[in-house]
Amino acid sequence: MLQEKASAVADEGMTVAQLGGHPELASDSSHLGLPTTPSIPQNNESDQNIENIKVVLHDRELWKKFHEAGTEMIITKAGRRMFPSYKVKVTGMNPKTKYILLTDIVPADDHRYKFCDNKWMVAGKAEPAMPGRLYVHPDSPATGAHWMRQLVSFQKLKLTNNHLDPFGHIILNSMHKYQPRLHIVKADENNAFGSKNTAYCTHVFHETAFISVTSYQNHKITQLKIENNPFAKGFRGSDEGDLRVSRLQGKDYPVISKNMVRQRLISSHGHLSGKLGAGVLSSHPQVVSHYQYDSGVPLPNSDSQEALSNSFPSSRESSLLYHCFKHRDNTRHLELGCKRPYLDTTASAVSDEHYYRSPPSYDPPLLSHPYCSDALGSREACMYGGMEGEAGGTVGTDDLPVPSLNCNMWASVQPYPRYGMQTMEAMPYQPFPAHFNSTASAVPHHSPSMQRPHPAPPDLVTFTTQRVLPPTPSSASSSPSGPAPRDRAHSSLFHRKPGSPVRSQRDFTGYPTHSPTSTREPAYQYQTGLSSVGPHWTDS
DNA sequence: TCTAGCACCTG
DNA sequence: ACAGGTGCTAG
Repeated sequence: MLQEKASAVADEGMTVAQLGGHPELASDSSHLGLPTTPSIPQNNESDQNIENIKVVLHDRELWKKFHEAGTEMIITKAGRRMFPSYKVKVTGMNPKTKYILLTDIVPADDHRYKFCDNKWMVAGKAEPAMPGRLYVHPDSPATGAHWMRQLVSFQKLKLTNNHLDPFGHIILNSMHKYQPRLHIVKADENNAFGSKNTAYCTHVFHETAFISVTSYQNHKITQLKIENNPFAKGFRGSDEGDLRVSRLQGKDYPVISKNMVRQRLISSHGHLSGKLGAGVLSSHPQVVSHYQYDSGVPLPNSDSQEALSNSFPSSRESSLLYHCFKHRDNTRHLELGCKRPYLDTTASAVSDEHYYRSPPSYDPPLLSHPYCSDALGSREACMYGGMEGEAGGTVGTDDLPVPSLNCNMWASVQPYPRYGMQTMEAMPYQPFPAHFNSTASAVPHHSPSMQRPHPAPPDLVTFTTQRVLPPTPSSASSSPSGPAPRDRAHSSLFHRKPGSPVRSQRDFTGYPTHSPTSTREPAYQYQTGLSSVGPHWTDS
Protein backbone atom coordinates (compact mmCIF):
# COMPACT_ATOMS: atom_id res chain seq x y z
CA MET A 1 0.00 0.00 0.00
CA LEU A 2 2.31 2.56 0.85
CA GLN A 3 5.09 3.10 -1.11
CA GLU A 4 7.70 4.96 0.05
CA LYS A 5 10.87 6.01 -0.95
CA ALA A 6 12.88 7.81 1.12
CA SER A 7 15.60 9.81 0.32
CA ALA A 8 17.03 12.03 2.66
CA VAL A 9 19.48 14.37 1.64
CA ALA A 10 21.71 16.15 3.76
CA ASP A 11 23.08 19.00 2.23
CA GLU A 12 25.59 20.88 3.60
CA GLY A 13 24.28 24.04 3.91
CA MET A 14 20.84 23.37 3.62
CA THR A 15 18.45 21.18 4.89
CA VAL A 16 16.62 19.55 2.26
CA ALA A 17 14.03 17.13 2.61
CA GLN A 18 13.15 14.65 0.19
CA LEU A 19 10.45 12.56 0.31
CA GLY A 20 9.79 9.37 1.46
CA GLY A 21 6.70 7.61 1.32
CA HIS A 22 3.55 9.24 1.18
CA PRO A 23 0.36 8.01 2.05
CA GLU A 24 -2.32 8.07 -0.27
CA LEU A 25 -5.63 8.49 0.92
CA ALA A 26 -8.37 6.77 -0.46
CA SER A 27 -11.48 8.33 -0.65
CA ASP A 28 -14.79 8.16 -1.66
CA SER A 29 -16.19 10.97 -2.99
CA SER A 30 -15.36 14.13 -2.03
CA HIS A 31 -15.76 17.43 -3.18
CA LEU A 32 -12.31 18.00 -3.48
CA GLY A 33 -10.39 16.11 -5.57
CA LEU A 34 -7.69 14.19 -4.45
CA PRO A 35 -5.99 12.22 -6.85
CA THR A 36 -7.95 9.44 -7.81
CA THR A 37 -5.73 7.10 -9.16
CA PRO A 38 -3.57 5.24 -7.11
CA SER A 39 -0.46 6.58 -7.77
CA ILE A 40 2.37 4.65 -8.52
CA PRO A 41 5.48 6.32 -8.14
CA GLN A 42 6.60 7.74 -11.23
CA ASN A 43 9.94 8.79 -11.75
CA ASN A 44 9.66 11.35 -14.24
CA GLU A 45 10.45 14.62 -13.26
CA SER A 46 7.37 16.01 -14.30
CA ASP A 47 5.69 13.65 -12.26
CA GLN A 48 3.56 14.48 -9.62
CA ASN A 49 5.29 12.52 -7.15
CA ILE A 50 5.33 14.21 -4.03
CA GLU A 51 8.42 12.44 -3.20
CA ASN A 52 10.36 14.48 -5.57
CA ILE A 53 9.58 17.63 -3.77
CA LYS A 54 12.40 19.14 -1.88
CA VAL A 55 12.09 21.76 0.73
CA VAL A 56 14.81 23.94 2.08
CA LEU A 57 14.42 25.99 5.20
CA HIS A 58 15.04 29.63 4.54
CA ASP A 59 17.38 31.45 6.83
CA ARG A 60 18.59 28.28 8.24
CA GLU A 61 21.66 29.90 9.65
CA LEU A 62 19.56 32.21 11.71
CA TRP A 63 17.40 29.38 12.89
CA LYS A 64 20.50 27.54 13.88
CA LYS A 65 21.70 30.42 15.97
CA PHE A 66 18.47 30.42 17.85
CA HIS A 67 18.41 26.70 18.07
CA GLU A 68 21.81 26.55 19.56
CA ALA A 69 20.75 28.93 22.24
CA GLY A 70 17.44 27.19 22.78
CA THR A 71 14.77 28.90 20.72
CA GLU A 72 11.92 30.51 22.57
CA MET A 73 8.76 31.83 21.00
CA ILE A 74 6.51 34.23 22.82
CA ILE A 75 2.89 33.28 22.99
CA THR A 76 0.27 35.85 23.95
CA LYS A 77 -3.44 36.03 24.25
CA ALA A 78 -3.70 38.13 21.14
CA GLY A 79 -1.32 35.96 19.16
CA ARG A 80 2.34 36.52 18.44
CA ARG A 81 4.28 35.86 15.28
CA MET A 82 7.21 33.53 15.31
CA PHE A 83 10.67 34.89 14.84
CA PRO A 84 12.55 33.72 12.98
CA SER A 85 9.62 33.25 10.71
CA TYR A 86 9.08 29.98 8.98
CA LYS A 87 9.90 30.33 5.30
CA VAL A 88 10.84 27.62 2.87
CA LYS A 89 12.05 27.24 -0.65
CA VAL A 90 10.30 24.45 -2.46
CA THR A 91 11.48 22.68 -5.58
CA GLY A 92 10.56 19.53 -7.40
CA MET A 93 6.86 20.14 -7.65
CA ASN A 94 4.96 19.55 -10.79
CA PRO A 95 4.42 23.10 -12.01
CA LYS A 96 0.89 22.41 -13.04
CA THR A 97 -0.26 20.43 -10.11
CA LYS A 98 -1.99 22.22 -7.31
CA TYR A 99 -0.81 21.84 -3.80
CA ILE A 100 -1.87 23.04 -0.42
CA LEU A 101 0.90 24.00 1.93
CA LEU A 102 0.16 24.08 5.56
CA THR A 103 1.91 24.11 8.84
CA ASP A 104 1.16 22.75 12.22
CA ILE A 105 3.10 22.78 15.43
CA VAL A 106 3.20 19.64 17.41
CA PRO A 107 4.56 18.86 20.82
CA ALA A 108 8.12 17.81 20.64
CA ASP A 109 7.80 15.69 23.71
CA ASP A 110 5.57 15.28 26.66
CA HIS A 111 7.40 17.44 29.12
CA ARG A 112 6.83 20.75 30.72
CA TYR A 113 9.99 22.84 31.06
CA LYS A 114 11.36 25.42 33.39
CA PHE A 115 14.33 27.65 32.91
CA CYS A 116 16.70 27.26 35.76
CA ASP A 117 20.28 28.15 36.08
CA ASN A 118 20.30 29.42 32.61
CA LYS A 119 19.17 26.25 31.09
CA TRP A 120 16.00 24.49 30.28
CA MET A 121 15.08 21.59 32.40
CA VAL A 122 12.20 19.25 32.45
CA ALA A 123 9.73 20.31 35.05
CA GLY A 124 7.07 17.72 34.84
CA LYS A 125 4.67 16.25 32.48
CA ALA A 126 3.21 18.23 29.66
CA GLU A 127 -0.27 19.53 29.80
CA PRO A 128 -2.70 17.86 27.57
CA ALA A 129 -2.26 18.88 24.04
CA MET A 130 -4.36 21.69 22.93
CA PRO A 131 -6.63 21.38 20.10
CA GLY A 132 -4.38 21.28 17.21
CA ARG A 133 -4.75 23.90 14.63
CA LEU A 134 -3.34 24.09 11.24
CA TYR A 135 -2.15 27.13 9.48
CA VAL A 136 -2.85 26.84 5.83
CA HIS A 137 -0.74 29.05 3.69
CA PRO A 138 -2.93 31.79 2.32
CA ASP A 139 -1.97 31.04 -1.24
CA SER A 140 -3.33 27.54 -1.01
CA PRO A 141 -4.22 25.89 -3.15
CA ALA A 142 -1.78 26.99 -5.78
CA THR A 143 0.23 25.37 -8.52
CA GLY A 144 3.65 23.98 -8.12
CA ALA A 145 4.90 26.78 -10.31
CA HIS A 146 3.50 29.29 -7.88
CA TRP A 147 5.04 27.70 -4.84
CA MET A 148 8.38 27.28 -6.49
CA ARG A 149 8.47 30.80 -7.80
CA GLN A 150 9.53 32.30 -4.57
CA LEU A 151 9.94 31.66 -0.94
CA VAL A 152 6.88 30.34 0.77
CA SER A 153 6.43 32.35 3.92
CA PHE A 154 4.46 31.45 6.97
CA GLN A 155 5.39 34.62 8.75
CA LYS A 156 1.87 35.61 9.50
CA LEU A 157 1.26 32.54 11.51
CA LYS A 158 0.57 33.47 15.12
CA LEU A 159 0.92 31.59 18.35
CA THR A 160 -1.36 32.01 21.31
CA ASN A 161 -1.79 30.61 24.76
CA ASN A 162 -5.49 31.33 24.74
CA HIS A 163 -7.20 28.04 24.54
CA LEU A 164 -10.36 29.76 23.48
CA ASP A 165 -8.67 31.77 20.82
CA PRO A 166 -11.20 33.02 18.33
CA PHE A 167 -8.77 34.11 15.74
CA GLY A 168 -7.58 30.86 14.47
CA HIS A 169 -4.11 31.19 15.81
CA ILE A 170 -2.15 28.16 16.76
CA ILE A 171 -2.74 27.36 20.39
CA LEU A 172 0.18 26.24 22.50
CA ASN A 173 0.90 25.71 26.16
CA SER A 174 3.56 27.85 27.73
CA MET A 175 6.82 26.26 28.76
CA HIS A 176 6.41 23.32 26.43
CA LYS A 177 8.58 22.34 23.56
CA TYR A 178 7.16 22.25 20.07
CA GLN A 179 8.16 21.31 16.58
CA PRO A 180 6.74 23.13 13.57
CA ARG A 181 6.03 20.96 10.56
CA LEU A 182 5.29 21.70 6.96
CA HIS A 183 2.83 19.57 5.06
CA ILE A 184 2.45 19.59 1.33
CA VAL A 185 -0.76 18.11 0.07
CA LYS A 186 -1.54 17.49 -3.49
CA ALA A 187 -4.74 19.19 -4.40
CA ASP A 188 -5.41 18.18 -7.86
CA GLU A 189 -8.70 18.44 -9.28
CA ASN A 190 -8.71 14.87 -9.76
CA ASN A 191 -8.53 14.30 -6.24
CA ALA A 192 -11.54 14.31 -4.37
CA PHE A 193 -11.76 13.84 -0.89
CA GLY A 194 -12.27 10.32 -0.81
CA SER A 195 -10.33 9.62 -3.75
CA LYS A 196 -7.82 7.11 -3.28
CA ASN A 197 -4.77 8.72 -4.05
CA THR A 198 -4.18 11.73 -2.13
CA ALA A 199 -0.63 12.17 -1.34
CA TYR A 200 1.04 14.46 1.03
CA CYS A 201 4.37 14.78 2.61
CA THR A 202 5.59 16.32 5.79
CA HIS A 203 8.85 18.11 6.36
CA VAL A 204 10.32 18.75 9.72
CA PHE A 205 13.30 20.98 10.35
CA HIS A 206 14.66 20.39 13.73
CA GLU A 207 16.23 23.69 14.01
CA THR A 208 12.81 25.21 14.15
CA ALA A 209 11.86 23.50 17.39
CA PHE A 210 11.21 25.93 20.21
CA ILE A 211 9.89 26.31 23.70
CA SER A 212 6.87 28.51 24.09
CA VAL A 213 7.05 31.19 26.75
CA THR A 214 5.05 34.17 27.88
CA SER A 215 8.21 36.15 28.37
CA TYR A 216 11.73 35.33 27.33
CA GLN A 217 13.70 33.29 29.75
CA ASN A 218 17.10 33.23 28.16
CA HIS A 219 18.66 36.58 27.62
CA LYS A 220 20.60 35.23 24.76
CA ILE A 221 17.40 34.60 22.92
CA THR A 222 16.16 38.07 23.72
CA GLN A 223 19.28 39.53 22.23
CA LEU A 224 19.05 37.41 19.12
CA LYS A 225 15.48 38.55 18.63
CA ILE A 226 16.40 42.18 19.09
CA GLU A 227 19.35 41.94 16.80
CA ASN A 228 17.54 40.18 14.03
CA ASN A 229 13.90 41.16 14.13
CA PRO A 230 13.34 44.49 12.40
CA PHE A 231 10.40 45.20 14.61
CA ALA A 232 12.59 45.08 17.65
CA LYS A 233 15.01 47.56 16.29
CA GLY A 234 14.05 50.00 18.91
CA PHE A 235 15.73 47.88 21.48
CA ARG A 236 19.03 47.77 19.76
CA GLY A 237 20.83 50.08 21.90
CA SER A 238 24.32 50.67 22.17
CA ASP A 239 26.06 48.06 23.86
CA GLU A 240 26.96 49.82 26.82
CA GLY A 241 23.79 50.91 28.04
CA ASP A 242 20.42 50.73 26.78
CA LEU A 243 19.65 54.17 25.59
CA ARG A 244 16.16 53.37 24.93
CA VAL A 245 15.58 52.34 28.41
CA SER A 246 17.15 55.47 29.56
CA ARG A 247 14.91 57.48 27.48
CA LEU A 248 11.95 55.72 28.73
CA GLN A 249 12.95 56.48 32.18
CA GLY A 250 13.69 60.03 31.41
CA LYS A 251 17.28 59.78 32.07
CA ASP A 252 20.01 61.05 29.98
CA TYR A 253 22.31 58.36 30.82
CA PRO A 254 22.09 54.83 29.92
CA VAL A 255 20.24 52.70 32.24
CA ILE A 256 20.41 49.03 32.38
CA SER A 257 17.21 47.39 33.18
CA LYS A 258 16.80 44.95 35.93
CA ASN A 259 15.86 42.38 33.50
CA MET A 260 18.94 43.00 31.58
CA VAL A 261 21.02 42.67 34.58
CA ARG A 262 19.28 39.65 35.64
CA GLN A 263 19.65 38.02 32.37
CA ARG A 264 23.17 38.99 31.97
CA LEU A 265 24.04 37.59 35.26
CA ILE A 266 22.26 34.48 34.53
CA SER A 267 23.78 34.16 31.31
CA SER A 268 27.20 34.57 32.32
CA HIS A 269 26.72 32.25 35.05
CA GLY A 270 24.91 29.96 32.88
CA HIS A 271 27.77 28.86 30.91
CA LEU A 272 29.07 27.23 33.87
CA SER A 273 25.96 25.69 34.93
CA GLY A 274 25.13 24.74 31.51
CA LYS A 275 28.03 22.60 31.16
CA LEU A 276 27.27 20.84 34.23
CA GLY A 277 23.83 20.18 33.27
CA ALA A 278 24.29 19.39 29.81
CA GLY A 279 24.09 15.84 29.80
CA VAL A 280 20.78 14.68 29.28
CA LEU A 281 18.76 15.25 26.49
CA SER A 282 15.39 14.95 26.63
CA SER A 283 13.85 15.83 23.64
CA HIS A 284 14.40 15.70 20.15
CA PRO A 285 15.63 12.42 20.06
CA GLN A 286 14.17 12.19 16.81
CA VAL A 287 16.54 14.15 15.17
CA VAL A 288 19.27 12.57 16.65
CA SER A 289 18.12 9.20 16.63
CA HIS A 290 19.51 8.01 13.53
CA TYR A 291 22.73 9.46 13.83
CA GLN A 292 23.47 9.71 17.31
CA TYR A 293 22.71 7.19 19.68
CA ASP A 294 22.62 8.23 22.99
CA SER A 295 21.50 5.95 25.39
CA GLY A 296 20.07 8.35 27.52
CA VAL A 297 23.24 8.95 28.92
CA PRO A 298 24.47 12.27 28.71
CA LEU A 299 25.93 12.89 25.48
CA PRO A 300 29.49 13.09 25.32
CA ASN A 301 29.57 16.53 24.81
CA SER A 302 29.32 18.19 21.91
CA ASP A 303 30.63 21.33 21.31
CA SER A 304 27.47 22.57 20.59
CA GLN A 305 26.78 22.43 24.05
CA GLU A 306 28.46 25.42 24.24
CA ALA A 307 25.48 26.79 23.38
CA LEU A 308 24.55 26.47 26.74
CA SER A 309 22.62 23.82 27.91
CA ASN A 310 19.57 25.43 26.99
CA SER A 311 19.66 24.80 23.53
CA PHE A 312 17.76 22.10 22.05
CA PRO A 313 19.41 19.07 21.25
CA SER A 314 19.50 18.78 17.79
CA SER A 315 21.14 18.10 14.87
CA ARG A 316 23.30 20.64 13.81
CA GLU A 317 23.45 19.78 10.35
CA SER A 318 20.43 19.80 8.66
CA SER A 319 17.74 18.57 10.46
CA LEU A 320 15.04 18.01 8.31
CA LEU A 321 12.81 15.18 8.59
CA TYR A 322 10.68 14.40 5.83
CA HIS A 323 8.17 11.90 5.14
CA CYS A 324 5.63 11.39 2.58
CA PHE A 325 2.87 9.05 2.39
CA LYS A 326 0.55 7.92 -0.05
CA HIS A 327 -2.31 6.39 1.22
CA ARG A 328 -4.97 4.71 -0.37
CA ASP A 329 -7.72 2.68 0.27
CA ASN A 330 -9.66 2.69 2.99
CA THR A 331 -9.64 5.57 4.56
CA ARG A 332 -10.56 8.83 4.56
CA HIS A 333 -9.44 11.29 2.28
CA LEU A 334 -8.13 14.54 2.70
CA GLU A 335 -10.13 17.17 1.55
CA LEU A 336 -8.22 19.17 -0.56
CA GLY A 337 -10.48 20.78 -2.63
CA CYS A 338 -10.32 23.65 -0.83
CA LYS A 339 -13.29 24.83 -2.29
CA ARG A 340 -15.86 23.14 -0.54
CA PRO A 341 -16.60 22.50 2.80
CA TYR A 342 -17.42 19.35 3.74
CA LEU A 343 -19.02 18.12 6.61
CA ASP A 344 -17.61 15.81 8.54
CA THR A 345 -19.41 13.64 10.33
CA THR A 346 -17.34 11.07 11.19
CA ALA A 347 -16.29 11.27 14.27
CA SER A 348 -13.73 9.94 15.90
CA ALA A 349 -14.52 6.61 16.21
CA VAL A 350 -12.57 5.37 13.61
CA SER A 351 -9.51 6.85 14.07
CA ASP A 352 -7.76 4.91 16.45
CA GLU A 353 -7.69 1.83 14.66
CA HIS A 354 -6.05 2.94 11.72
CA TYR A 355 -4.10 5.37 13.25
CA TYR A 356 -1.23 4.19 14.90
CA ARG A 357 1.91 5.63 15.45
CA SER A 358 5.02 4.72 16.84
CA PRO A 359 5.30 5.58 20.28
CA PRO A 360 7.72 8.13 20.15
CA SER A 361 6.67 9.96 17.29
CA TYR A 362 4.72 12.90 16.38
CA ASP A 363 1.42 12.43 15.17
CA PRO A 364 1.02 12.73 11.69
CA PRO A 365 -0.85 15.40 10.34
CA LEU A 366 -4.33 14.92 9.95
CA LEU A 367 -6.67 16.32 7.73
CA SER A 368 -9.66 17.56 8.92
CA HIS A 369 -12.31 19.17 7.47
CA PRO A 370 -11.89 22.28 6.18
CA TYR A 371 -13.42 25.07 6.99
CA CYS A 372 -11.87 27.31 5.09
CA SER A 373 -12.44 30.19 3.59
CA ASP A 374 -12.75 30.44 0.29
CA ALA A 375 -9.83 31.20 -0.85
CA LEU A 376 -9.24 32.45 2.24
CA GLY A 377 -10.30 35.47 1.02
CA SER A 378 -7.70 37.62 1.85
CA ARG A 379 -5.36 35.02 1.48
CA GLU A 380 -4.26 35.61 4.80
CA ALA A 381 -3.50 32.73 6.63
CA CYS A 382 -5.90 30.27 7.50
CA MET A 383 -5.77 28.14 10.38
CA TYR A 384 -7.71 25.14 10.86
CA GLY A 385 -8.26 23.25 13.84
CA GLY A 386 -10.29 20.49 14.77
CA MET A 387 -11.66 20.14 18.00
CA GLU A 388 -13.33 17.32 19.12
CA GLY A 389 -15.51 17.57 21.73
CA GLU A 390 -14.11 19.85 23.92
CA ALA A 391 -15.03 23.07 24.61
CA GLY A 392 -14.65 24.73 21.64
CA GLY A 393 -16.07 22.49 19.47
CA THR A 394 -19.47 22.90 20.38
CA VAL A 395 -20.84 23.91 17.27
CA GLY A 396 -22.61 21.30 15.55
CA THR A 397 -20.55 19.81 13.13
CA ASP A 398 -23.00 18.80 10.81
CA ASP A 399 -24.43 21.84 9.86
CA LEU A 400 -21.63 23.97 9.84
CA PRO A 401 -20.98 25.43 6.70
CA VAL A 402 -17.93 24.17 5.54
CA PRO A 403 -15.30 26.41 4.63
CA SER A 404 -14.81 26.64 1.14
CA LEU A 405 -11.40 25.70 1.30
CA ASN A 406 -11.02 22.53 2.62
CA CYS A 407 -8.01 21.61 3.83
CA ASN A 408 -7.68 18.85 5.87
CA MET A 409 -6.21 19.47 8.95
CA TRP A 410 -3.66 17.59 10.29
CA ALA A 411 -4.30 16.65 13.60
CA SER A 412 -2.10 18.05 15.95
CA VAL A 413 0.19 15.97 17.38
CA GLN A 414 0.58 14.62 20.52
CA PRO A 415 3.59 14.52 22.37
CA TYR A 416 5.62 11.67 21.88
CA PRO A 417 5.28 9.10 24.26
CA ARG A 418 8.36 7.63 25.23
CA TYR A 419 8.84 4.25 24.48
CA GLY A 420 6.83 2.26 26.46
CA MET A 421 4.66 4.77 27.71
CA GLN A 422 1.41 4.98 26.60
CA THR A 423 0.81 8.13 27.41
CA MET A 424 -2.03 9.60 26.17
CA GLU A 425 -4.75 7.65 27.13
CA ALA A 426 -6.19 10.20 29.05
CA MET A 427 -6.19 12.39 26.22
CA PRO A 428 -7.06 10.66 23.29
CA TYR A 429 -5.75 12.21 20.40
CA GLN A 430 -8.02 11.99 17.67
CA PRO A 431 -6.86 13.82 15.07
CA PHE A 432 -9.00 13.07 12.46
CA PRO A 433 -12.02 11.41 12.35
CA ALA A 434 -12.29 8.79 10.17
CA HIS A 435 -12.40 10.21 6.92
CA PHE A 436 -9.22 8.93 6.06
CA ASN A 437 -8.66 5.53 6.56
CA SER A 438 -5.39 5.35 7.46
CA THR A 439 -2.87 7.45 6.49
CA ALA A 440 0.35 7.06 7.41
CA SER A 441 2.25 9.91 8.14
CA ALA A 442 5.20 9.73 9.97
CA VAL A 443 6.72 12.01 12.16
CA PRO A 444 9.84 11.76 13.85
CA HIS A 445 9.59 11.16 17.32
CA HIS A 446 11.60 12.59 19.80
CA SER A 447 11.45 10.30 22.48
CA PRO A 448 14.55 9.97 24.31
CA SER A 449 14.55 6.44 23.82
CA MET A 450 15.19 6.93 20.30
CA GLN A 451 18.50 8.05 20.93
CA ARG A 452 19.80 4.92 21.86
CA PRO A 453 22.47 3.28 20.08
CA HIS A 454 20.46 1.01 18.18
CA PRO A 455 18.20 2.27 15.74
CA ALA A 456 14.75 1.65 16.52
CA PRO A 457 12.70 -0.44 14.37
CA PRO A 458 11.34 1.37 11.55
CA ASP A 459 8.10 1.85 12.86
CA LEU A 460 9.19 2.97 16.05
CA VAL A 461 11.55 5.09 14.64
CA THR A 462 9.82 7.59 13.11
CA PHE A 463 6.82 7.66 11.36
CA THR A 464 3.63 7.10 12.52
CA THR A 465 0.80 6.68 10.52
CA GLN A 466 -1.83 9.00 10.68
CA ARG A 467 -5.08 9.01 9.41
CA VAL A 468 -7.12 11.65 8.31
CA LEU A 469 -10.14 12.35 10.04
CA PRO A 470 -13.11 13.94 8.84
CA PRO A 471 -13.22 17.47 9.40
CA THR A 472 -14.71 18.68 12.37
CA PRO A 473 -16.33 21.85 11.95
CA SER A 474 -17.32 22.34 15.32
CA SER A 475 -14.44 24.06 16.47
CA ALA A 476 -15.16 26.97 14.55
CA SER A 477 -17.79 28.17 16.66
CA SER A 478 -16.14 27.99 19.81
CA SER A 479 -14.67 31.24 20.24
CA PRO A 480 -16.12 33.33 22.84
CA SER A 481 -15.44 36.66 21.77
CA GLY A 482 -15.60 38.31 18.54
CA PRO A 483 -12.68 38.71 16.43
CA ALA A 484 -10.54 41.55 16.90
CA PRO A 485 -10.34 44.09 14.28
CA ARG A 486 -7.12 42.96 13.14
CA ASP A 487 -8.41 39.67 12.36
CA ARG A 488 -10.96 40.86 10.10
CA ALA A 489 -9.24 39.32 7.32
CA HIS A 490 -9.76 35.99 8.65
CA SER A 491 -13.34 36.31 9.06
CA SER A 492 -14.05 36.13 5.55
CA LEU A 493 -12.65 32.82 5.44
CA PHE A 494 -15.01 30.95 7.41
CA HIS A 495 -18.54 30.67 7.36
CA ARG A 496 -19.81 30.94 10.66
CA LYS A 497 -22.91 31.30 12.41
CA PRO A 498 -23.91 34.64 13.43
CA GLY A 499 -22.51 35.50 16.61
CA SER A 500 -19.92 33.02 16.50
CA PRO A 501 -16.50 34.21 16.42
CA VAL A 502 -14.80 34.30 13.29
CA ARG A 503 -12.14 32.04 12.71
CA SER A 504 -9.90 31.64 10.06
CA GLN A 505 -8.63 28.50 11.05
CA ARG A 506 -9.96 25.42 12.22
CA ASP A 507 -9.14 23.55 15.08
CA PHE A 508 -8.11 20.24 14.85
CA THR A 509 -8.00 18.55 17.73
CA GLY A 510 -5.16 16.76 18.01
CA TYR A 511 -5.27 14.53 20.61
CA PRO A 512 -2.46 12.57 21.08
CA THR A 513 -3.06 9.36 19.88
CA HIS A 514 -2.96 6.78 22.17
CA SER A 515 -0.16 5.41 20.93
CA PRO A 516 -0.46 2.20 19.92
CA THR A 517 2.11 2.36 17.91
CA SER A 518 2.47 -0.22 16.02
CA THR A 519 2.99 -0.04 12.80
CA ARG A 520 0.84 -1.33 10.62
CA GLU A 521 1.52 0.45 7.87
CA PRO A 522 4.71 1.53 7.08
CA ALA A 523 5.73 4.61 8.48
CA TYR A 524 8.91 6.00 7.60
CA GLN A 525 10.87 8.78 8.59
CA TYR A 526 13.30 10.54 6.62
CA GLN A 527 15.77 12.84 7.77
CA THR A 528 18.08 14.73 5.94
CA GLY A 529 20.25 16.45 8.10
CA LEU A 530 22.47 14.88 10.23
CA SER A 531 22.65 15.35 13.38
CA SER A 532 24.59 16.66 15.53
CA VAL A 533 24.55 16.78 18.82
CA GLY A 534 23.37 19.86 19.79
CA PRO A 535 22.68 21.42 22.84
CA HIS A 536 20.58 19.44 24.92
CA TRP A 537 17.74 20.07 26.99
CA THR A 538 18.16 18.69 30.24
CA ASP A 539 15.82 16.51 31.81
CA SER A 540 15.66 17.22 35.23
C1' DT B 1 3.71 33.12 35.58
C1' DC B 2 1.15 35.98 33.07
C1' DT B 3 -0.86 40.39 31.48
C1' DA B 4 -1.75 45.09 29.88
C1' DG B 5 0.07 49.22 28.50
C1' DC B 6 3.92 51.52 26.72
C1' DA B 7 7.44 53.63 23.36
C1' DC B 8 9.60 52.56 19.34
C1' DC B 9 9.91 50.62 15.13
C1' DT B 10 8.58 48.47 10.33
C1' DG B 11 5.52 48.25 6.51
C1' DA C 1 -0.59 58.88 8.75
C1' DC C 2 -2.10 54.37 10.14
C1' DA C 3 -1.85 49.58 11.42
C1' DG C 4 0.53 46.45 13.52
C1' DG C 5 4.88 43.92 15.29
C1' DT C 6 8.59 44.37 19.09
C1' DG C 7 10.49 43.76 23.97
C1' DC C 8 10.08 46.05 28.46
C1' DT C 9 8.04 46.82 32.76
C1' DA C 10 4.94 47.21 36.51
C1' DG C 11 1.46 44.90 38.61
